Amino acid sequence: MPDEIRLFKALADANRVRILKMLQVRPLCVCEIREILDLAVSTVSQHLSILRDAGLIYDSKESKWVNYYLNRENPDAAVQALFSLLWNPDLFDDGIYRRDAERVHRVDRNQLCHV
Amino acid sequence: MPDEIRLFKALADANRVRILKMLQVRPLCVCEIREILDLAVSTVSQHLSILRDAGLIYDSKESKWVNYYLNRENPDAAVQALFSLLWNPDLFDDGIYRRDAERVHRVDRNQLCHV
DNA sequence: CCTACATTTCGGCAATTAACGAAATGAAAG
DNA sequence: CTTTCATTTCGTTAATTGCCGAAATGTAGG
Repeated sequence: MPDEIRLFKALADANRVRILKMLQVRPLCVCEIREILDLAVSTVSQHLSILRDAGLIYDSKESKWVNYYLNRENPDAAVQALFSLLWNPDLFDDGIYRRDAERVHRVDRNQLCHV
Repeated sequence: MPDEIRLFKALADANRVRILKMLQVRPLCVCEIREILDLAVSTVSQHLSILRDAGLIYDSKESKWVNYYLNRENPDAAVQALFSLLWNPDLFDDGIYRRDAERVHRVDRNQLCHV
């Protein structure tokens, strides 16, 4: 599959776009994302691997947790173009993204996890 | 479904992106697109309705044929952003799009249709 | 009117996808 | 070395999607 199509497929899901917008606020671990999206942890992990394969995010282990980061330094032109589209203030102006961003500020992995 | 997600879904298919790149060359009728993509005419019609619902193209009848046009004047910010992404010369640099563009120049609806 | 014919709609089939819970993984801490 | 626990992988299910051929649609020309 062409890279550009893989990228569009990665963004063609509302939960995955929400994840990217949340990671714009700060890096998050799986259980923090799970809490905000209210999905099964295995489902979130699957979404994250699709975003990783598309080159949009990367992960890095930190003690118990796996932190996920936006791959802002990815030199791929298509990834850069889609990032600037995602951060365009005229787009993705839905209340859901603002609500998610607020919750990102509040969530605390030490209280969430060990479910 | 949010408009932006609908747009990403519309672009998350290789044949639909090929259609948009072909329409960049000139307006086309369904049977011309069918010839180049080598799909059933009903399948092409379905792809076109998805692109139309996303606001990326529009159609207009001309005698026997229905011509499809890029909706270049669509004021929607997301549509405009995706168009400039599609026309970015660093992206969609695959040979398939060049080959399609050449075929668009050659196809003649008067010879193709009446199948 | 009636016919011709490009296109759309419909019904069905195979493949893909998003979701879940359960089991496996693997690393840190005791 | 064993336990703990966040995460990933696996197996399954329901819903969606891409594709086709056949039937319906609708319009232009006779």
